[in-house]
Amino acid sequence: MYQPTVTEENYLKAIYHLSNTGTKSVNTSSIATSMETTAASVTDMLRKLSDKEWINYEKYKGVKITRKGEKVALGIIRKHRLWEVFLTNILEFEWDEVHNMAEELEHVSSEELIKRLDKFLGHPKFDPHGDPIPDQTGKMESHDKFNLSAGEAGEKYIITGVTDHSTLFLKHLRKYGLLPGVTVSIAEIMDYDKSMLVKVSKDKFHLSLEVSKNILIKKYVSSK
Amino acid sequence: MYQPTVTEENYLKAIYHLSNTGTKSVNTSSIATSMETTAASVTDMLRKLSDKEWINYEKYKGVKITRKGEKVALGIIRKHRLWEVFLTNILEFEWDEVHNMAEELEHVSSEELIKRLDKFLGHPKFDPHGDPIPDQTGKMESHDKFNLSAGEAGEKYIITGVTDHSTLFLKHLRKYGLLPGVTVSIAEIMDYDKSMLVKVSKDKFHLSLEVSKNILIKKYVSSK
DNA sequence: TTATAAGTTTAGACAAATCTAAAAATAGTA
DNA sequence: TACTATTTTTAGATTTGTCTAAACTTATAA
Ligand SMILES: [Mn+2]
Ligand SMILES: [Mn+2]
Ligand SMILES: [Mn+2]
Ligand SMILES: [Mn+2]
Repeated sequence: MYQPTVTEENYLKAIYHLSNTGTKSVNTSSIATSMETTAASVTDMLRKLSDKEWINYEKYKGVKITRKGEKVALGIIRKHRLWEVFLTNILEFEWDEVHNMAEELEHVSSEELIKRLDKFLGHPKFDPHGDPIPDQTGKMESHDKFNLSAGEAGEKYIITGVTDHSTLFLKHLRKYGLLPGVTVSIAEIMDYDKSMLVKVSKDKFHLSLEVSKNILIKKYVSSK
Repeated sequence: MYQPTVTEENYLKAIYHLSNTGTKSVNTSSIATSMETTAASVTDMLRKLSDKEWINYEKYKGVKITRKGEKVALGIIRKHRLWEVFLTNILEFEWDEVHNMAEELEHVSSEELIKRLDKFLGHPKFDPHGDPIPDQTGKMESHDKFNLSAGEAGEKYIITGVTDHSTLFLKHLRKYGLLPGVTVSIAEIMDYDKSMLVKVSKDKFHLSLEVSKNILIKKYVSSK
């Protein structure tokens, strides 16, 4: 119907993420924080997004994204994550370097371009941070992830992603080789501070709860 | 010094192209035509570009791009042409399909991205239309091109580019296989309308003056 | 249940980029 | 040279996205 502006695309993406992939309703101030702007600006924009039927908005009641809005948001997220795959896999950037470039590339509008990029990359299902890539219809894989901090001593896990996407955290994990796909065994969990001793290939080292809380894992299974 | 906006980048690129790669001075109305806007809007923008020292501007006297402005323009042109190479060589788009996508991609700001893209593509010297790609310092190759319409009967030439970049023209040439790098022999030039009979690999066909005027060539030499 | 705090919206303003209409400058030509 | 025609600039508005400060609504807790 309407062609969203870059700003509108960014608002819709933020609302979608804040609403826990479209489910919860979101309040003005959390959008303001995430967009690094003022509540007044957000209110202005919410009225516009509502006029275009991308969100349901009632004064003082918060917003819920509509199907239409969700479609826009998922399109942007698809582009963002595909470009991140391109930047890491093809141009050999590190996983902590790609986000800001993808923030620009995600607004390049051609659908045909993203279709061919997807094909060229081999139709990847996940981005470098382990986040699922929606297909053209908005569907994406969602394997049951949980936090490494909830893992048990003696068990073996595979890293599937992170909950903290900051450069600082990603760089920190890279130093330890803690990337999606890597196998981690928990050797010991300290009672005192819930820090853990883990084994990654041949290395053994300590992870604080602060770190383990932000790593997503799944159970290790030999096949697949 | 200043960070140009996307609009400022587009104005500088247009001024650079209109000034015949920085040499001639350019008037307001030609910029307006090329930017598909009004002379009034151009005047407004010229004042801004002048304030930022990207052009020398005096009321009613036309503009000349400065060294600084030329550097900005060449940076954008470099990005545009590298993305066009990416789109044709890697994503397998046709040469008549890539321009509009490159118009968006050229404004993605990361210098490191373009550096790595350049490397990934093998440091190409020309884009799909035969236009030279500036290096990081703004230097580019410029082989002595002339129009096919100035070629002689019985001579053999190599296509190096086009002067008309419209989709319609590029599509037309693609139908005949007339792309940069292709060898063309002029069999006969008609006195009446200056149309020419040409041989391209095994095919022989007629080209109107309208077409031959817009094809750039260089003399054929067996080596190199 | 009422006061206060927290969150949200409105009012009014601003910068960037654009437009139309009118005024001013320059160019072309008799 | 003097009169038009063309080009360019100015004046005044508009749209988008933003801001601060003030007003208003809702939540919290004494
Ligand atoms: Mn990202
Ligand atoms: Mn990511
Ligand atoms: Mn182009
Ligand atoms: Mn080109």
